[in-house]
Order: sequence, then structure tokens, then C-alpha cells
Amino acid sequence: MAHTYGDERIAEWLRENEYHPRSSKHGSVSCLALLDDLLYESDLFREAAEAGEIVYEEDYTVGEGELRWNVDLVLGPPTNEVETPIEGDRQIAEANPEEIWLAIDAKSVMTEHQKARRNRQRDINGFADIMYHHYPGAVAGGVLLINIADQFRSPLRDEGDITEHDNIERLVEETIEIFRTIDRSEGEIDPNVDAAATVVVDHTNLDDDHETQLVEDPPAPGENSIVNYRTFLSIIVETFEERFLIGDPPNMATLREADTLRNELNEQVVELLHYVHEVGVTMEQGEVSEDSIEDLRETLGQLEDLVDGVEQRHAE
DNA sequence: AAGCAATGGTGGTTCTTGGG
DNA sequence: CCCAAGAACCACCATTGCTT
Repeated sequence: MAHTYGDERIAEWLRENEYHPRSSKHGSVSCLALLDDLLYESDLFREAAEAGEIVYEEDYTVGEGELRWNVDLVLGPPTNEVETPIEGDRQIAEANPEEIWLAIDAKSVMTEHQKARRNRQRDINGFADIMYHHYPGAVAGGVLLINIADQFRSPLRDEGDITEHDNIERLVEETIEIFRTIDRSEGEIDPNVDAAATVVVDHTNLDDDHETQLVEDPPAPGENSIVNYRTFLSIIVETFEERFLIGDPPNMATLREADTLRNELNEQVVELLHYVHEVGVTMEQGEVSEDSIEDLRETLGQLEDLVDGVEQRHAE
């Protein structure tokens, strides 16, 4: 039986269900469909999943406080020694992961594109940044559902209040462009997203004969665009395989440590600059105080200590 | 198992601001 | 005065934990 890819499966779901902005259903559907795509496309991943070496979890909370994020789908090695059995026809177990190796956030822009797209762009960037902070090296991807229907009924608005979009093609085109041009990590381990997909659908949310369709013609991204769903999928598969399934996975503990150390260095340099400035000002006034010299000297010493720490830890 | 209130995430909507 | 962009708000959904 032929495999149905995630973009088509989202469209199928929308064809049979009503879209509700406050529901997490559509996001869940697209994430699980993507999970099936990964299992289908990557032999290495499927084998690891079948062997119980990788599990998945939906709606996973990363970090805490300000740096908290609810991730729609995460993949990683399981926490407990006890192997969770694989249930259902999906060849991967659902369990709590020990580390996060791959994280997917699903977002949608169904109406009010003008305003919503900037918010979603911010979400995707924030998501990638937080993932990098807690799980440096984890592959981060975003799936963005974009509606191109020129009419849309929002369940949040008053009955009969149908949103009409003239110039919807231009809006969708610009929205895709925003997600095409957000910064990517391009194989590096950095606070950017590894890949993002834009899935264009024609969905009115009206109970009429206008059937929901997956849109693949322009302005929907073509196969050679990095926001095309299938291209997105291959970038995710390639990055994920190379980083976690071939050879030794990166040591996240070391990466996290390096990140805090780098941040400390940065902070110390900023402080140093501040005191350099202070000394400069007092020199202009012709009255260099012993205090400001001492502040500068002290900060310099602290920076030196940090550098020593780096050397001890990392020099061979 | 069923009912219920509390809670938090979500994406659209409204309000505010700023530039022309 | 108008429009676009950003911030703040809000109504609803799903989930959880508790009680019956």
C-alpha cells in the first residue's frame, strides 16, 4: 500500500473535521503524520525505534519558568530501563524520553494572515532558541499550516460572520516567504531551526460543497523550495540520521556546559567594557580615580579566572 | 465510570502605537 | 486620517486531579 505523506494527511483530516483555533487536534494530527513519514523515509530511524532505542512523546514540556515551552512532538532515547512495548501499528513506543534528539512544533495560520504570521514566526524562532538552550544539538523543525481559502468561518466569531480574504494569494505567498527566509542552522548546532515546512490548504470551515484541498500549485512552494513539505522531510531525516543515528551522538552535557561557560565569558566581557568606559570618562575629566582603576582590575581578574577555568576543562 | 472545577496552552481578535 | 505592525487580551479546548 502506498504511503500517504503528512501534508496530504492534514488535508484529509481537515476535509472530515472542523478546524477549531483553540484545539490542539490539528497540530497533533500533523505531528503524528510527520512521525509516520520519518519512520517511512528513514530505515535507520525505524530500526532504532523498533529496537526500543528511540521513543516519542506528544505535548512535551521543555525547561521551566520563562524558558518553558510546550513542544508538540519530541523524539529521543527512553528514560527507564524497562522497555515500553510498541502499541498499535506505529513502529515506535510512546514513552518519556531521557534526552531530546528531535523536536517538532506545528503551527497554523488559517485566517488574519497579516497579523498571525508574525506571531508564528516569533513562535518558531523562540522554540528553536529554547530547544538549543536545553537540548543543544536536538534537531528542531516547524510545520506551518497555511490556509489559502478566500472565505473562512471562524468558530470564534459570531454566527454568520464569514471572513473574506481578497488578495489571499499574495498573503499566502508573503507568509511562505517569511518562513522560507527565517534563519536555519544548516547542519550546524546553533539556536536556529533546522527546517521548516509550509503546507498550503484550501479550507473554508464552511458546511458547503467546497471540499478541502491540499494546494501544491503556486504560490505553494515547489519541490526545490526548502519550505516544501517533502524537502523539509528530507532535511530533517538527513540531519537527524547524521547527528544521532550514524556514529556517536553529540554529548549534550558537554554542549550545555560549553554554552553556560560561553555565556559567562560574554557577561564578563560586557562588564569589563563597562569599566573600561568608566575609566575612559574619568580620564577625559583629568581625574582618574583609584576606585575605577580598581574596579577594572578586579573585573579583569575575574575574566582571567574564567579563562583559566576554560583552559583546565578543555585544553588537552 | 462519571461529573466537575481548576489550569494552562493556543491562535484569533482587539487595542494601541507609529509612520506617511 | 488611514493603514500596518505589535502588544495585550480573551474565549475555548484539552487535560488533570479530585470527588462521588
